[in-house]
Amino acid sequence: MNARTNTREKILNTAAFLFQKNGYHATGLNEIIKESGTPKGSLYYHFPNGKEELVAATIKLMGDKIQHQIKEELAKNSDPVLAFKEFILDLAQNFNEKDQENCFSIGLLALETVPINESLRKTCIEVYDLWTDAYYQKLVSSGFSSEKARELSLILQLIIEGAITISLIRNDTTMLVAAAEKIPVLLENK
Amino acid sequence: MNARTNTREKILNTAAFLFQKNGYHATGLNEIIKESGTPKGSLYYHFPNGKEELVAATIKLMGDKIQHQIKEELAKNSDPVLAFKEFILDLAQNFNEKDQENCFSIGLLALETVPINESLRKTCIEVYDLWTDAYYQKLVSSGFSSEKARELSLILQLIIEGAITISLIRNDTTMLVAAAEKIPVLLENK
DNA sequence: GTCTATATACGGATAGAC
DNA sequence: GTCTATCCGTATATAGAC
Repeated sequence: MNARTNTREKILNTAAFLFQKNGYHATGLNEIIKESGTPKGSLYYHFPNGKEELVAATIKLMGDKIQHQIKEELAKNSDPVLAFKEFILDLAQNFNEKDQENCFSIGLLALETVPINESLRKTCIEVYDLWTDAYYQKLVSSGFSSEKARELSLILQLIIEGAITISLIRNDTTMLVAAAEKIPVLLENK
Repeated sequence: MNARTNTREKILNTAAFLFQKNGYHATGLNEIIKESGTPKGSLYYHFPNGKEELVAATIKLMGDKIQHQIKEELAKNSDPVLAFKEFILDLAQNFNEKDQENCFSIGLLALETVPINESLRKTCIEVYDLWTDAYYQKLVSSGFSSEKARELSLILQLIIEGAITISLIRNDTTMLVAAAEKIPVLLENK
């Protein structure tokens, strides 16, 4: 790993953490360079188009990372009901550990970027599709029909998004737990 | 209606529109005074604590207004399944009419204010509780047990929040329609 | 109560030395 | 590739006339 990669990664990781925590507008480039210990010149060397290019890269990074974690978590149980239930309860558990790892939502970033940049909006949609696809594949491989799996993956997406959003606002995991307990009812017809 | 009320209301309505559309950080006070046609001095006369006081007032205003609309919409059908289904489909319809009235979410504002101000976070929670309570009352008056109604009102809250969030990001109403179609399954046991 | 002019700080971005 | 100094615009907030 050369110096180039190192600096770029450092900027990217710091940016991902700050953007997901405080949002796009509330996170200044000055904060990112201060926190990551990299000078502003390096940031503009690696991301010539500045803040928008940086946030697009972090959204993609978080999207891939989270998709990987989703697949990993869902693979732990062959039974889909159990798999999704445990997955959501796992989100709830992660929620209490306030470290860099609990970035399971790009909701704030996505809502902020919708009104300012069409290309960023598209990037966010691609990320959501990535996650929905992971749900879809788990459902299909568990015996759900393609049609049913498509419909349910959307429902799972919106329930998880809603539960995380409200959990963040309330700063408790009640909603995530409530969502987990509704999984059996939602998946009852294959 | 005296001049005082008039100016204050004008600022408040403009602020509510811009805040809900673009978010807290992306909305400048200069934009609000320009759009509303009121000078900056008046804004600081009516809201001495500036932007934070203004956004708190708009969140409360939107919260009350939306609660009123929720109750009105749910009252149209005595059958709870039909009532909630129609309510969500109505949200979907409103969604396409891009006017000041389609402010049915404070999600962006809430997520943005969580990391900056504890008191604003509390205000947002009160608003969500207001809405959840409207769902709860409809369920109870439809024959659901108090316990069941409490649980279901949370689920309805998170489904609606999730569906609106993703609809905003995708700029289509697929998720709202999908949510509406899941209402019968969710409410099947009283 | 209303309005304008201004203070002050910080934002993103750039130039150019090394 | 790395780093510093600096530009310029805009942000919130305030002072003080009317």
